Amino acid sequence: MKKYARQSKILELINERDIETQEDLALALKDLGIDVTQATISRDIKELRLIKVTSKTGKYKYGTIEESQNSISDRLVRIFKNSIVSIDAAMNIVVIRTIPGAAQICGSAIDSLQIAEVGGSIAGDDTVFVAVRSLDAVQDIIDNLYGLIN
Amino acid sequence: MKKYARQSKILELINERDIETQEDLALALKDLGIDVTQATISRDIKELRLIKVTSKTGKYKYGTIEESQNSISDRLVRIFKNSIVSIDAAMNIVVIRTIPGAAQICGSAIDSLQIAEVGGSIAGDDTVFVAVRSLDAVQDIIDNLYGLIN
DNA sequence: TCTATTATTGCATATTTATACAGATATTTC
DNA sequence: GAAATATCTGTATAAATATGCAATAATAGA
Repeated sequence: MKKYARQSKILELINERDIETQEDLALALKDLGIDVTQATISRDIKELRLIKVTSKTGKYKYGTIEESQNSISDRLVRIFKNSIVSIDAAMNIVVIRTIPGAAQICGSAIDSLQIAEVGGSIAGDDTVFVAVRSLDAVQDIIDNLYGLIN
Repeated sequence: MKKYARQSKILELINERDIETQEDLALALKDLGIDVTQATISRDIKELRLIKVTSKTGKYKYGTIEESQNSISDRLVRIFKNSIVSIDAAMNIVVIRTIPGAAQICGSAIDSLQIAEVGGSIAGDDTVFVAVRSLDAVQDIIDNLYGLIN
């Protein structure tokens, strides 16, 4: 039973270098004396729950969910960058205008930031209201959001 | 420019139901009045960094890295289940025997558990030594590991 | 040990996904 | 506004991945 030894090697390989395809992985394994087909690797990848992620170069590569963690905020930033039209305030409400249809996702992005001073948010189609706990914190939060964009 | 509204919808869709393929996603979007081809969705998925994960039913589905977080420990458990042969102790060292070649991965799995009483671990080919800070904690840790397996 | 059951894998291929290219839209610059 | 530049998308297809099936190997039970 050498399946698990192989899967262990697979994990090592994808950690130490960029593996773009299952075919590549098969070749790398062959170098280590492990000879299997792409089909088997497809099954291994399913079992190991490996995922295809974009590497720094924009290419796809295989990785684990763990190591992809840090790219989460990346995604939020991208969402903001791409959809926020303006950020403003009315008393303790931060008003964010987005391109049409993107308010919901911006809202949940803000929620996921878990900012202490944010009480909650509500999103329509192209507008998000963010309720801030104190007037003092409003400008900070706005600065923060702008910071993400730039 | 409705790309981001569409991407926002995509995120909603994959959160509320299991979407198995990009083709499926295209159909679901069409129901919402958004008409795009699989090619565009492939690009959206790359931009949103969505991943293909196995759903409860064993099928593939699209998801976000965030929501897949909880499946991490899952993977570790699977690794243990699949590769641990025995767990024993010698003084303050927990000795784990694994199937050949799997010790490295078991070692890093244990490291990733971040157990306070574990000082560190070292792995050969089929054996892992886990250094425990106190004799008192040894049995706890062993129980813990067995707990994972059963 | 022999047989039955289950797990693993390759082969062939269907299915799914990514992308080169070109045309269409939008954005910026002058 | 026109030209230049960049962004977005569909088409067609190449590339990559998943899987039904059959063969083989491992495991369990009598």
